Amino acid sequence: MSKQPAPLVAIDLNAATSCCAPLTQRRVPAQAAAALAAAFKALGDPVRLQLMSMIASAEGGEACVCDLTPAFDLTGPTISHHLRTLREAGLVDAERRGTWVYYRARPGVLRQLASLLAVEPAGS
Amino acid sequence: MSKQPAPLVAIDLNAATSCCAPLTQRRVPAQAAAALAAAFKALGDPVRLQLMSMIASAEGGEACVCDLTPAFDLTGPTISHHLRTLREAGLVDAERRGTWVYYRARPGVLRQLASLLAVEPAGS
DNA sequence: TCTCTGATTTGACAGGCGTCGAGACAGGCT
DNA sequence: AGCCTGTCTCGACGCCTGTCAAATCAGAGA
Repeated sequence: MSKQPAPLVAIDLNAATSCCAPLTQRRVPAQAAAALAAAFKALGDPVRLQLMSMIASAEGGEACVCDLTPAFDLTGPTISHHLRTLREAGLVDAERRGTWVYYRARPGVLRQLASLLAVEPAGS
Repeated sequence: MSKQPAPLVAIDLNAATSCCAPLTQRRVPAQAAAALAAAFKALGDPVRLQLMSMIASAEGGEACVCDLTPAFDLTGPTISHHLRTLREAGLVDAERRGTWVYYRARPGVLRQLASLLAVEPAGS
């Protein structure tokens, strides 16, 4: 990237501050819904979901693009495009070290999404 | 619906049986990723996320379309389309009672998605 | 039976998205 | 400098998707 290693588009997940209330307990406000839906949308593709999983479960918590790309029957630009989508959704961070670029998961957002989907085991 | 009250398309979430392993722990297999991504995709729209939340948090665990529709600046057919998407993703169930149709959340799928996104609080 | 209301389906349109090839950029090596 | 490898950007191509208006279906009631 020619600008910064930070997320290109700052998804306003702060607008979703009250997000941690589970779906099943309180109606999600429109503004929070927009931010949260963007994150779910990023996960709503099989390739991106696998990429996210490979990055998050990688040793050291980070994965090199050079390891990610050969795991799919897709071209480099396509993988790069999906990684950018994940980055713009705030789900991962990218860092260039020498020749290679490493991606790392952002656990905070994952936690927000998980708690949003939380279902209390029993009734009410 | 003119067929059954059951989900129109049987999303193979059983292929995601091993899904409950968090993203951060094990790489999601391609087959499971396809099923799970379909569910995330359904949540990846602000309107559907709000619908899902309104249904899941409704009193009695169900919501009438007649209560859902006026909450948005959208036409009836559009809301109906989004509800169908949620239904086909296995996230909600629909039941007609007299004139009105009621939607109800399926907690099982929500739980699967939540556990997939779970992040262990500390390191390993 | 006829009509009315609620909900869905159908058909159509614009915009978004996944994919690729070609080209550009970044860094390391000789 | 020049080249090579890894990664990203750009432009283009279909397909998918969100939206609406119009038509249709499902029940309830007169």
